[in-house]
Amino acid sequence: MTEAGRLVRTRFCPSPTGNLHVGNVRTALFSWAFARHHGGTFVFRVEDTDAARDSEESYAGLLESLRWLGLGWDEGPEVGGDYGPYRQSLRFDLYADVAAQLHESGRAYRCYCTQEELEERRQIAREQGRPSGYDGHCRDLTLEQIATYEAEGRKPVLRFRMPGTPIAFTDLVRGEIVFEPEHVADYVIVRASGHPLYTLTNPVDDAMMRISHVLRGEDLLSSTPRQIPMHQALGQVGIGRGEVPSFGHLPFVVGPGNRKLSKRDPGGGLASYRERGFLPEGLLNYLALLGWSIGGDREIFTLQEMADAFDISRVNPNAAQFDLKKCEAINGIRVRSLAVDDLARRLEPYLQRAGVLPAEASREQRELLVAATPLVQERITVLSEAVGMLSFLFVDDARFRIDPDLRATMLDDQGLTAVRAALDALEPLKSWDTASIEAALRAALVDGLGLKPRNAFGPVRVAVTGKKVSPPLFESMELLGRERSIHRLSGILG
RNA sequence: GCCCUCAUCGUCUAGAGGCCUAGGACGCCGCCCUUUCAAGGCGGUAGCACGGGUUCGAAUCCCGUUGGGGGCACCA
Repeated sequence: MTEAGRLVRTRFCPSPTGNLHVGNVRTALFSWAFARHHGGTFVFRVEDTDAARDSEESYAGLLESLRWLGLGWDEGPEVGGDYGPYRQSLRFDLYADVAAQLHESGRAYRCYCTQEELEERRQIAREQGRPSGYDGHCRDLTLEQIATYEAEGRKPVLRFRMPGTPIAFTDLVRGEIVFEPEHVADYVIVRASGHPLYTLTNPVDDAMMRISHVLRGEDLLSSTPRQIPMHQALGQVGIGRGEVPSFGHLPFVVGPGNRKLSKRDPGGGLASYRERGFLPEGLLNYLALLGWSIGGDREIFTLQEMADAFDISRVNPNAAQFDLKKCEAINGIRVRSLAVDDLARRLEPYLQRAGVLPAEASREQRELLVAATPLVQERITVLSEAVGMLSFLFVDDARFRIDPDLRATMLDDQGLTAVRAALDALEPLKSWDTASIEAALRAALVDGLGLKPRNAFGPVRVAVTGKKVSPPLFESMELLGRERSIHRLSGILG
């Protein structure tokens, strides 16, 4: 399928520095949705050219994160494809070749300026109100000048030669954008060490991988006028098809007060959302709302529905503030819409991590969890909240404890009276089910003792669940079972 | 400093010149339901940054101002 007459190929190309930023996740989502909408290909490429920052663990973590999110890629690591390898660290020879071709054809040149010289001239330019980019000092060095620099032992970088004409392009989300040549200077593509930079590797791979549409963060908007001539130059030396991709710059996802949301911030990285138990589809559903709208007054939709409706030209160009409360609300709605056994399955690892369930849950424990899941389903907004609500069901009776403060306030004389009456009413009960338990307790405590329901059931709740706030009491007692419930009640009375 | 960019309730958004007395959602407040907490239902709070144009008519188009963000690296 095509968009504007071309095969759609988008990519997501993070560097594997640990924890994925939520803004990056949103970028991945939009790139994925755009590709899916047009029946195109979603390429996943890892930009791990910075050995100092990249590690094998973060690479593995990155793949795992994307898998968890459910954003499937058509080409990339572990999947393969016609334009691999999809890790830049495996492509250094390629970049060296391309750099050599660019140099030999005069589209890039050696620059011998030292960083100190550059810095000094930058300062002066700034003070004079001139653009502070590279001044073109080494653009047209004579052989003699080169020889002199070499004799001085200077090691050159390779710099791309900008064409000197205005660069105009139509941004997919922002429309027409023009940069005048004096504001887009020649830039370094290979370090003096021979190490290729992002400025080279990114467009080279986009060209070689036939990327048609580049969707990325707005921080890269001002690097676009550098990359367009690069793509043209690459085409001229036979790299890729010589077609310049279309660019779309997505607005930032910012934190409270419009401050930049760093991936080290509590709410900035994907990991914290996983730990708290956001559903991938809940997080993604929320992120989709940041800068895009499916139309009507709809806010809840599946990934597939998003892909079907996605239109890049309808993306809002202004930055969006991440609102945790709303993210939680959306997640809560998604949690409630899950099938019970699906939710139970997703809850299990959280209960295990908290030590509420053993690493290998027994069949009985699993069944109990499935039975208890409806009780928490409409009470939790993230999965980890179920831990505190359900622990009373799974904890060994020998290890069941009630917080002393809670005990003191809720199980005073009046509370103990209610517990005693509850015990007396429940012991002779024939059938142990929610309705019978409720009927017996109401008769004994509300009608019998004349207590307000709130005062009647509170102490019983604390005695049985160890908590002031719990899933519904009668249902909880049914699940706990007669023996364990009675045991806890009588345990309180000493 | 120079360049680019953005601007609707506290927040995310709908809005494509008349459908706008600006709609929805989250949050917040109140009420209902109620065994706690939720969920659910009902109601309320709150916004087109400012100034000029264009037009019969502007949240919407144009210019400017102000404010925010990004870039100007041998990071990505």
